[in-house]
Amino acid sequence: MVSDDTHDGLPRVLRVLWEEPARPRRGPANALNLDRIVTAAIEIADADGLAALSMARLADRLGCATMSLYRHVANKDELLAFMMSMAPGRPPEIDAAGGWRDGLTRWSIALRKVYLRHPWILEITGVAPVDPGQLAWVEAGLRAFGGTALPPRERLPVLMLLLHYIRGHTQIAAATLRPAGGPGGLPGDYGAILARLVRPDRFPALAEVLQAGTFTAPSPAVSPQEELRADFVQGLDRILDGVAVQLGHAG
Amino acid sequence: MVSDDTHDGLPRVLRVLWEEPARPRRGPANALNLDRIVTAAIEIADADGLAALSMARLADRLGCATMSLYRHVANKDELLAFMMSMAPGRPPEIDAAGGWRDGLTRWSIALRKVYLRHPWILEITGVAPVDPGQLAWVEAGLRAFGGTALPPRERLPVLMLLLHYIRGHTQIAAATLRPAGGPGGLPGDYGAILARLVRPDRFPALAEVLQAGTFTAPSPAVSPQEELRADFVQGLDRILDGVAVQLGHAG
DNA sequence: CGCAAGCGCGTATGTCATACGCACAGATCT
DNA sequence: AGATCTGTGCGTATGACATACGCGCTTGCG
Repeated sequence: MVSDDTHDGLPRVLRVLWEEPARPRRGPANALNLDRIVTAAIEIADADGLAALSMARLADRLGCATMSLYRHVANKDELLAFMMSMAPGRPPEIDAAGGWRDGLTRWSIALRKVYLRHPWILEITGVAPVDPGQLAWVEAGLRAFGGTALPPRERLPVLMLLLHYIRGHTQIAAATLRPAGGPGGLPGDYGAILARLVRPDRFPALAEVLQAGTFTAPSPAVSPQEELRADFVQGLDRILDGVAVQLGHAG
Repeated sequence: MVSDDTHDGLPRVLRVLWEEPARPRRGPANALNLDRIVTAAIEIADADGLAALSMARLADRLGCATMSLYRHVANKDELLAFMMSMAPGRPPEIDAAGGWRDGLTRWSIALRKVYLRHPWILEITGVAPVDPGQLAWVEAGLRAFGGTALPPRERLPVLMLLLHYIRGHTQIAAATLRPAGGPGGLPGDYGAILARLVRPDRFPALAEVLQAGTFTAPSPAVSPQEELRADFVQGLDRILDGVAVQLGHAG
């Protein structure tokens, strides 16, 4: 069996990520395997945050000894890389048929859902994505530009701009929705805290926007979730307006 | 001496951050103080990254014992909060005279410089800002809207949108400019890695944009710094185009 | 049937944040 | 001046954590 040598010289993480997983081995039938480990790790991080994910606790959950994990994962950083690649799952199918704006909107909302389900992804100061899981999302997003006149060179920057916004906005949303004071939660009601600390003489512009009801819900009937979602879509439209201007220049 | 009771009931961090620092005390003249500690901590984080900042190493640099630090800082999280508040320094003076677009542009570029100088700020999964240092920047940014018709309620979301973009873009820029393979650095040349891993059959849209030279410098004469800066300003203009549309609706 | 590859895991090491309490300095009070 | 009390610097100890190393076992292959 000649192995695919396309991935020579790459860091071990990338090799494991991009290679076909299955091959028959010696040794005992695996009680443990990479999928089980990564899945359990994601469950812990989802439930209790990234800080609660230790190799010891992970082993505990899997009913094995701590050091057994290291047969399948070189170190914790590698584990995190695997988690990042697996957690987002399959991206939505985007085609150019519905128009670029609808495609990017659906893509953004789907990605926001991923981040809300796995907020720990946002804590990982991940640089640019190199794993198949995340690149599949990039691929899906790029397909929205299919029918447009936007030059290919300018497409990824636009998608990255969206990505930055989605990550930033969702990070704050996730912190806001978490129980106050808890891990990653805000210290009580953010608007109330600001209203106490911000004095009009020192921060006039800030005081003005607070006074105008920036953190006051438009109606008590609107849940924080809905409010944050509406706020997200509004900012998204702002960005897409800018993209529309760019497209106007291009075509 | 009656202390200002405006800050009762707030978390200790906020109280220390917002109170006047000076008051005469008992005990020996302080060899150590909060400013010295935070300044040294920022220096370590600037030079070697957040991971290299341990209480032991910080004490070492200050020529004191590890536990001495805890007389001035409740714990490491509090230290990080102080660092976040002090590191950005004074924001630029923005007034509405030059127009909102120029004001926001200058603000964004100045903030980008802060993040390039202190990349560790981006690693701190900080939620919304509550310290005077960061709020001073928010205040400065909001002043750019002074002469516009944008309703006060809609100003902070726009500023947050800019903030997300600045943070995201600069985080990748900082990682790109770091020595490859080092702490926080990319695994070699990102474009080259992607070109090897991305097969057109599996990632056609991604392959197309790579083929179109997304990661190829327009000219060898352009340094990576300049290229990233130009890319930053381009994305910024995109966002501000969207804000202009919004302003068109408002006024 | 032997053998070695691959596996699970016990033990040990080094790093880290931090609780606790001692001893001392010096300002305040008598 | 002397007693007192508050705040400081710090030595020691603890417990969490990632992880190096090496032992014994299992099992598919020759």
